[in-house]
Amino acid sequence: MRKGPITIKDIAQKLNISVATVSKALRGFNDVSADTKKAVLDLAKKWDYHPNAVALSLVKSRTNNIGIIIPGFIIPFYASAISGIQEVLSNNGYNLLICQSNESYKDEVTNTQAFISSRIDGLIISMSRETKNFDHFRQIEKRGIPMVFINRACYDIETPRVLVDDYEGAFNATEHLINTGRRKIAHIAGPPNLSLSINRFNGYKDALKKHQIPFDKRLVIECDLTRESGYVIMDKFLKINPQPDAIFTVCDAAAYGAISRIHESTLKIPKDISIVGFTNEPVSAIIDPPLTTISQPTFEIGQVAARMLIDLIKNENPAPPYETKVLKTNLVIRDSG
Amino acid sequence: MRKGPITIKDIAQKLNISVATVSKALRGFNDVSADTKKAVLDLAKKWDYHPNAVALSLVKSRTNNIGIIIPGFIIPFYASAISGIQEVLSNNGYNLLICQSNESYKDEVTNTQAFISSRIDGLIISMSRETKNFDHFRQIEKRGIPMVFINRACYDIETPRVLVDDYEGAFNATEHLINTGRRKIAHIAGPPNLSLSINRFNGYKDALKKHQIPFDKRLVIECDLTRESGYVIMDKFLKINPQPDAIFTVCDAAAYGAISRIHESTLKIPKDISIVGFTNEPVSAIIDPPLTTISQPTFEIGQVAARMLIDLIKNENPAPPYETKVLKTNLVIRDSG
DNA sequence: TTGTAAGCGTTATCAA
DNA sequence: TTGATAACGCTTACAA
Repeated sequence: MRKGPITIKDIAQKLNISVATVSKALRGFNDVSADTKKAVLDLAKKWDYHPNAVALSLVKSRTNNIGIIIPGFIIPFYASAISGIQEVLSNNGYNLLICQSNESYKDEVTNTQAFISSRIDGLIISMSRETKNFDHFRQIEKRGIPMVFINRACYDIETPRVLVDDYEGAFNATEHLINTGRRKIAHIAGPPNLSLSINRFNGYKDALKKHQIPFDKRLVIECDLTRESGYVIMDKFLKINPQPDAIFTVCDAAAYGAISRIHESTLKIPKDISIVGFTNEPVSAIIDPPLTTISQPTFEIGQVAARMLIDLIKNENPAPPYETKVLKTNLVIRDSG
Repeated sequence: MRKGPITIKDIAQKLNISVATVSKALRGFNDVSADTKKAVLDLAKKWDYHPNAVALSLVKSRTNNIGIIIPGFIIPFYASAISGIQEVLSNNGYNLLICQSNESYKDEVTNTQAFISSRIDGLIISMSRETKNFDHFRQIEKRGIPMVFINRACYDIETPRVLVDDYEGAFNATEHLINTGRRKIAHIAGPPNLSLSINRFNGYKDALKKHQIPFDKRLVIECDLTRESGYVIMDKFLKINPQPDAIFTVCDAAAYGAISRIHESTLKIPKDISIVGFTNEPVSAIIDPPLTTISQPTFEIGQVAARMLIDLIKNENPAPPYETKVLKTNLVIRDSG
């Protein structure tokens, strides 16, 4: 009885030929006789031979594995982005080693180290919301492992990025609220170490400025991107006098939380208070009330990042400066504002 | 200049010792002098040495990679289950090779083949909704690769499974509708090749029987588990005369679609028609109206499956019969019925 | 305590 | 057209 999977050695032995010949036959080289080739192929099929990718990786110094680190699988943005990534990478013969950081810097570092040992051919990553130290990214960089950031990028290192126009999206969202007559517009902001938080905050501020609405810092509170924090912050906003008449949130999840809190108050959406989110998660259309939000091309972000990564891998010696792709957002008007 | 990553050979050369000694020093063996060990460790750290997991895999015939195949990342059930899987597997030193089948049998087979070549140590899988041929699972089985099914299991092969009590959940859901006075209860069923569809359908039927409500086959239509199909089927139900006064759906997504269709009619939920889903996705609480549904311990399902898989891997020669773990569901009553 | 060498499954170079 | 053989980076008897 055999111990492990069939190897070319097994086939060579059975056929009384050398492993070199088997290897060539299997890969369809033309310097092997038709008879030999047929014999090898038939036996390989009969024995359900599958080449050992591990051995191949060792020889080629290339694993065809791509590492992905995202904050969390349950965040719809990333579920969709990964789908886009896989579509492109699978079609190009890559496997995906995926892990989530759970928004933990420590986990992110651990994952990075594991990927380095795994000898991934490339990395697509979106930082955890608490990442402020970037040494682990520099490790990747020094090793020459191609790396693409999506959505939450690191600006301390020179690297390709795929983002959306956060500033413009936030500007449009805020201006939409202004155009519908709102004047006391609050902002549930994101963690300040993420550039998307800053950009969305700036878009919000500049829209106010353009329409000569004074900026009131009491109307901006940072959340941690969760529904729960949206709820808690909305509670604080309701205690301000006079209350805001509109909320722009850094993400849909925070908007859901804020809406829950408003439902518990006497205020009606959008009669008394409007709310606009960011991302356009699949469910934002069916919540109560359907959420006005900024849609992001999540699937496309994944596709674009994957294609950039493949280019980087194929192109030997990819050198900075790298490209930052900025995709467009789109205001989706529903009932909430 | 170096070409690839640092190897033990590089360290051995620099220190004028053998690779065997370096290897032992690195792994903290006690048959190496303190001085040598320190020198090796220091240099390894200085050079940011990371062992080549590929080479290790080849030697050990073990990759520490686990394959996961799920129907889709965007299905909240799987996002949560994967989180549970990763929690357990990461803590045990495994990496996750994840791919989605996109509900395609063909993709599922392709993924399986890729995993076989990758020499994964184990597989956790949930079948695509169109899988009716199980030869690819038999391939895995024959190779002795430990495999655990979650949620959508294959009953044609002897294998461990982690499921929820679909029958009981469906029974409780239906009985709840009966207890609230409903009598004309329709069922949006799942694809019949998935055992969960059959079990949930049987739970529905038996609840009717228990309460002497005649089964009407016009009130059962199969969906493909998407929101869209829920919408289309609800449309058909509305054309039946008299209309059903309640709907039990095989999954939350189908319920969302049905609700959208009802919103477009003159019927009010739950006054005119009740609806109960299955899974308790995170958003089911915040849609309009909040959905009564059967909650599944999705994260726990992942954890349990991962632990079973590890047991299988550790335990040489795991032999059938394998365990099928059935977790409990829970009726979550909200406003929809 | 250290080193030599075989082996893991494959590819690739060079001879035969 | 085929076959030895070194190499990929590491572990592990076994020898020194």
